[in-house]
Amino acid sequence: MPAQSPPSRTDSRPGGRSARIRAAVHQAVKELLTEEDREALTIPVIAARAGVHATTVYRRWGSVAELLADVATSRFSGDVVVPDTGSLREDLKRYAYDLAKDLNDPDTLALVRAIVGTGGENAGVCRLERQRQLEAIIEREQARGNETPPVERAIDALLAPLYYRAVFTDQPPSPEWARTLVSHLLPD
Amino acid sequence: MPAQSPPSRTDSRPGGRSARIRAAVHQAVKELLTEEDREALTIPVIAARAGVHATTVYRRWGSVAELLADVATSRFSGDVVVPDTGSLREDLKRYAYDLAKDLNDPDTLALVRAIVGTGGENAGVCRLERQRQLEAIIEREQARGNETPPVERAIDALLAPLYYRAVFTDQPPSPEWARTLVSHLLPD
DNA sequence: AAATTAAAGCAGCGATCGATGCGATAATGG
DNA sequence: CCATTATCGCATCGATCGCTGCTTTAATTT
Repeated sequence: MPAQSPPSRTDSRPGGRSARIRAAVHQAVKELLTEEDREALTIPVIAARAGVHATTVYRRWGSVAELLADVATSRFSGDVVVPDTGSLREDLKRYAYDLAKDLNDPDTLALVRAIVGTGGENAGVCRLERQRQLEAIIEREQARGNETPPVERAIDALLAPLYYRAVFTDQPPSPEWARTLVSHLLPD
Repeated sequence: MPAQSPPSRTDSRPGGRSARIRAAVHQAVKELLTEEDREALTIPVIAARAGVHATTVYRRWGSVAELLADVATSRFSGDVVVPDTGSLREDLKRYAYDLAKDLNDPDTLALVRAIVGTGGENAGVCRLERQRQLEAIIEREQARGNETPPVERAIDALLAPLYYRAVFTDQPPSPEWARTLVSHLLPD
């Protein structure tokens, strides 16, 4: 089982010792992901970088994969601000723009790739929150009584190209380019 | 530097010793990728599975990342058959169908994820050949004097959703679904 | 404020990973 | 057919990874 995300109930307030260590370890992982190669991403190395003893990391997370999953969950579960301009087209453009900007951050990109590399379905956490955002935008438009493309099409037309470019090419998606994706999804 | 892909000039014919070892190691990697977790994918383990001594693997490939890149290159550089039915729509449907079928293979999927996990731009080899196929199909249609969507759009509309689903979700793209992507790309 | 409980530090242990020097073996060129 | 060269098998060596009792420190409870 993964780390108990709230470290028991003890010391879970921001600023507590456990929380401070957690933050330091997360930060260390993010740093190492962009610096060293993947081989060097090991528990002792992470612990040393975080100024924490390796034992602590082993006990709380157990493995690099679980630690990565935890980092990714924190990173991608930040209370995302869903744009709400009243216009579906404009909402989607801002959404695509923000997502592209996010995926252009080298730290984020490295994290996504590393998570994918751990194999399982862990990669889901990198996109689930974003997908929910997209669903929210579309469902809101539908609640206004307007026609919209199905969510699936929006995923294929927006989420997929953005993540595809970020992960598989060496030129991450520019925020400006991302906006053009919306034009292809929505009829003029 | 990475392994000298043609192992010198000695022994590079199919059936030679070097070629046999290379095949065995590649096979071992593919097997282990689907069985064990990523931590267990280490040179000694791979060598043991392949019935080869670890030294050989260290000398020829140097690291798991380079070995994975080599395996992926072989896997995705197989002489791919570009469909040529005379109809762009039908060509693209077959192309999408084949690609989806390919990405449904658990071995292939695991390999793609592992390659992405190695960080760099290695992930490119998983899609470059496929992208060239797609370009070929579209350029052939253009050579016939017909209008086509730009290659970029085709990538976003076909390649991206297929790879996105394969890598980030737990339900790989079905070949039948893949064909529907073409309908969204081409005007009816 | 003292007692209790939980988490982090610490030392040290097998296991094994990645690497190296040397001898054996198979594939080429004359 | 023999010599040369390159590649693989083998034994071995540090380095370090992942892990486990035990102690110490910090946080919660009464």
